[in-house]
Amino acid sequence: MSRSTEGGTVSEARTRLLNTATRIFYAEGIHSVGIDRIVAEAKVTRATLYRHFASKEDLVLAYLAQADQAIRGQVAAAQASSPSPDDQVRAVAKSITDGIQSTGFRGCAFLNAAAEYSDPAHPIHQAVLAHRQWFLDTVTGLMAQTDDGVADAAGRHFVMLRDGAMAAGCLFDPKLISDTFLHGVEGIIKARTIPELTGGATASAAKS
Amino acid sequence: MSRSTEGGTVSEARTRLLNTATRIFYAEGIHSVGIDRIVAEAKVTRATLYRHFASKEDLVLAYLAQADQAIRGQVAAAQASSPSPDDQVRAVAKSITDGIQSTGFRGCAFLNAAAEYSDPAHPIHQAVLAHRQWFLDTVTGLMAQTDDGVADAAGRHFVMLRDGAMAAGCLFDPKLISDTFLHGVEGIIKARTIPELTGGATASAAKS
DNA sequence: CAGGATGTAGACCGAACATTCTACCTCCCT
DNA sequence: AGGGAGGTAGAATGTTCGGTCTACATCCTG
Repeated sequence: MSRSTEGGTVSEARTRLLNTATRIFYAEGIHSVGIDRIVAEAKVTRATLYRHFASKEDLVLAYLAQADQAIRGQVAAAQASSPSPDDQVRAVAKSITDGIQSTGFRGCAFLNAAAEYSDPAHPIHQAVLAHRQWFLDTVTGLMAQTDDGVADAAGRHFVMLRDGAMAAGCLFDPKLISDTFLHGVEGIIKARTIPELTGGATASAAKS
Repeated sequence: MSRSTEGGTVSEARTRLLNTATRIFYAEGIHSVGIDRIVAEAKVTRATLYRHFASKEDLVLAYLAQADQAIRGQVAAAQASSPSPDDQVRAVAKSITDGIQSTGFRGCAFLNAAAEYSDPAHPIHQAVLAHRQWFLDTVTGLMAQTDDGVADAAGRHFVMLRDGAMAAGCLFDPKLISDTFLHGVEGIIKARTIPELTGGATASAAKS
C-alpha cells in the first residue's frame, strides 16, 4: 500500500488523509470539524490517522504546510513567466484573482486559520506568520528594481490589497473583487515607476 | 436587579453576559470558547444565559449586532466631524487605524466570524454580509460627489484596503499597517478627484 | 397580597470531542 | 521464513460541548 521513492516512503492513506483534511478544513474551518469526519471521508480508521499524525494540531500544520507549498509553486511559476518584474507582479496578481474566481474559493487558508488561532504563541498562528513574512518579502523583492524604500512600501501596499481581496473574495462578487484588485495593483506598479504621479504621497510614505 | 426605561427593560446580567461574550469571542474566536467559559466569567449561571438568549448562536448574533452598532456610531461621528467629504473619508480611515493600533486589536470581528461560519445560509454568515454591505454602501456614498461610476470603484477600493489592513493589523506591525493603509486611502481620494493622474486605470475600472 | 420576571445553585442529558487501545490482517524487504 | 511497517475494525477513555431541568430566593408592580 506504500510507494517507495529514494530517501522516503509515501503512504497512500496518509496522502488521502491530508487531502481530505485540506478540503474540509479549507471549506469549513478547523475547530468546527472533528477527527471522525476527516477519518470517515478519507476512508481510514482513527488508528491510521494517529499513526501518521501526532494530533489534530499536527494534521492542521501539515495542511498549512501543503497550502504554503502550493502558493510558493504558484509564485515561482509567475516569476518564471516573464523577464519583466512588472509582469511578474501582474502574474502573481493574476494567480490570486484566478484563485478568487475558482469554484469553492473560501478565502485565504492562512487568514482563516489565524482567525481561529489568535494566540501568537500557538504553532498554527506562527505557521501563518511565517508564510505571510515569506510572501511579503517575495513581493517586495519583485517590487525592488532600483529604489528600495519605494519597494518596501509598494510590497506592503500590494499585500494589503491582496489580503483585502482574499478576505472579501468569498463574501462579495468575485469578479468585481478581482477587477478592483487588479486595478489597484496597476496603480501600485505605476506609482512605483513614476512616483510623482501620485502627488508625492507614496514617495513620502516610503521614507517615513 | 433591572433598570427600567421607557419602552424596555435592561437586565444587568444580560449586559454583563453580552459584554463578556463580546470580549471573549473577539479575542479568542467563537467555536473555541464554550458556554461554560462565558457563564463563569460573566458571573451568571447557565440558566440565566438561556433565559436571555435562545442559544449560543443567538448570543453570537447579539455580539455581532453590538459590534455593528459600535461601528455605525464611529462612522456617524466621522461623518459629523467635517463638512468636506474627503475629510469624512479620512476620518473614517483614522477611526480604522485607531482601532488597529489599540491594545487587544484582533482584526475585524465580522471577517473573523465569516472565517468560522462559511455556510452562506447561516444566520451568522448573513449578519456579516449585511454589515459589510452597509459599510460598502456608506463609504461609496462618501466617495460620491459628482461622478457616480468613479465613486463605486473608489468605494470598493477603499473597502478592500480596509479589509487587508484589518486582517493584517493583528499579524504584523500595526503602525506600519496603519501607515500603509492611510497612504493608500490618500491615493484613492486623489485618484478620484484627479483621475487622469492614475493613467486612466481607475477611471476605466469604474466603467467595467 | 399575588404574580410574574429575574436571578442563583447545581444536577442532569445525550452527543461529540480528541485520543488510546487491543486484536488481527497483509504486504514487502531481508 | 520471519519481522516490521502499514493497515483495518471497533471498543473504550475521560472531557467538554450545548442545552434542559428542578428548586428556591428576590424584587417590582398591578
